[in-house]
Amino acid sequence: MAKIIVHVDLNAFFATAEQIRRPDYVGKPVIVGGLGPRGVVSTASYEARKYGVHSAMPIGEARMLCPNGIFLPGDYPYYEMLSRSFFGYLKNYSSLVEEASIDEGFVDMTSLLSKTKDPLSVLASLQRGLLEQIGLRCSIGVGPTKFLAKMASDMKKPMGITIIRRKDIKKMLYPLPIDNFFGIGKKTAAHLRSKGINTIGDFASETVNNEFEMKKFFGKRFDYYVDSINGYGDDVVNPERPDPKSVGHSRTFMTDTDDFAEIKAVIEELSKEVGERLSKEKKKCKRIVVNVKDTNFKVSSKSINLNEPIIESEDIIKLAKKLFADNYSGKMIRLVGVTAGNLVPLKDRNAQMSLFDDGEYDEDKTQVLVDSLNRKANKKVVMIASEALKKNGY
DNA sequence: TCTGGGGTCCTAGGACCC
DNA sequence: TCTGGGGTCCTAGGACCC
Repeated sequence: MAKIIVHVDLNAFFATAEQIRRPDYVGKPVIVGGLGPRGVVSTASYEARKYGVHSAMPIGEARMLCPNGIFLPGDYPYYEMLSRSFFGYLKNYSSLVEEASIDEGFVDMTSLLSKTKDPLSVLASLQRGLLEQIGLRCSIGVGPTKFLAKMASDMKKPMGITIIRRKDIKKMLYPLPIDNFFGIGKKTAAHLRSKGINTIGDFASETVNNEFEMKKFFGKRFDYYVDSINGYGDDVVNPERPDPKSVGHSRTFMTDTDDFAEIKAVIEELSKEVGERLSKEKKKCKRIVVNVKDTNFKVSSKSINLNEPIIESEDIIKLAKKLFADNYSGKMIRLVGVTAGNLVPLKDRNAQMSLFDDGEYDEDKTQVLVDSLNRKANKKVVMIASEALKKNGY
């Protein structure tokens, strides 16, 4: 039996979030993004889109197109709070809710919708309720797999409801341009177009008629594409929020720079933020990566794996600075970034076990245990404090 | 008008080991 | 004399998504 997977995609989420707390912004062109000289648009309200403003557009261009727009810097803690309400709301319809990103989720509604005579009206009331209770608009897509649900929610925006059954694939997806295929981006689309593959239908027949070549070119991705296009892809909605695999921060300089001292100061700041993120996530890292983007937007990276996991900002700073200094060409750069990878749980195995193992008293182990308990206690206080701040702030 | 910042996953070559 | 085959780890780069 095919599942009924629902993809719920918030429309212009950040812009709508701003309109929720500022009713005087409703109906106006709201543009959320980086406001500096090198910022880009993160989200534009539908009013702003009428002027041609869209995501990833340089903010300067957006100002030209929409001089009367309301330009806002973005408030991620607030968006995250609204996002939590959104996912909480979805859980009214199924316990199987997967957070695909801050503004979209998959819901396995097989059990509810297969018993309903009129699934469309259930979805319409989900959509209406979200708007009435939280103020958020969404597009809803339904299909037997996550891929089809995702493609469906993309077809009618804002406030659309679209269903793609397996038997609808040819009719509904084949005519779409290849660029609309979720998982095929700009580069691959350009490559495919250069071979005369312009639509999803062209692509589907190519996977059959030219299987060998396609397999060679796409490698592992080929199977994902074939499954997706035939309606047999991933249909497992995972309600567990996955552990992060890396945490990183990067910064674009106001103007390109080759000032070694300036760059090192920024690396220090970024490293500190990474260290703070690690302790918030209760992780240590066994890998540090330093990224550099040059004036031509070419990105390069230097990284090192560590035998012993680290978490202290001081350690991250030292390694990041060294990675940069050892490889810096002296040329102007646009961006620098620091990322911690190969994350492992903060819990110290030895410290955890030392209370219960062979019973011998070991001063070192005991100290490690005490330290780890102290750290935990501190963290709890910090967490309680930040919750209280949040409550007062909003 | 001049291109952000946060991530995930995959590939490929070389090192190293058995 | 002249050069295996498999497996895993490390590193760099790239595509993609929101």
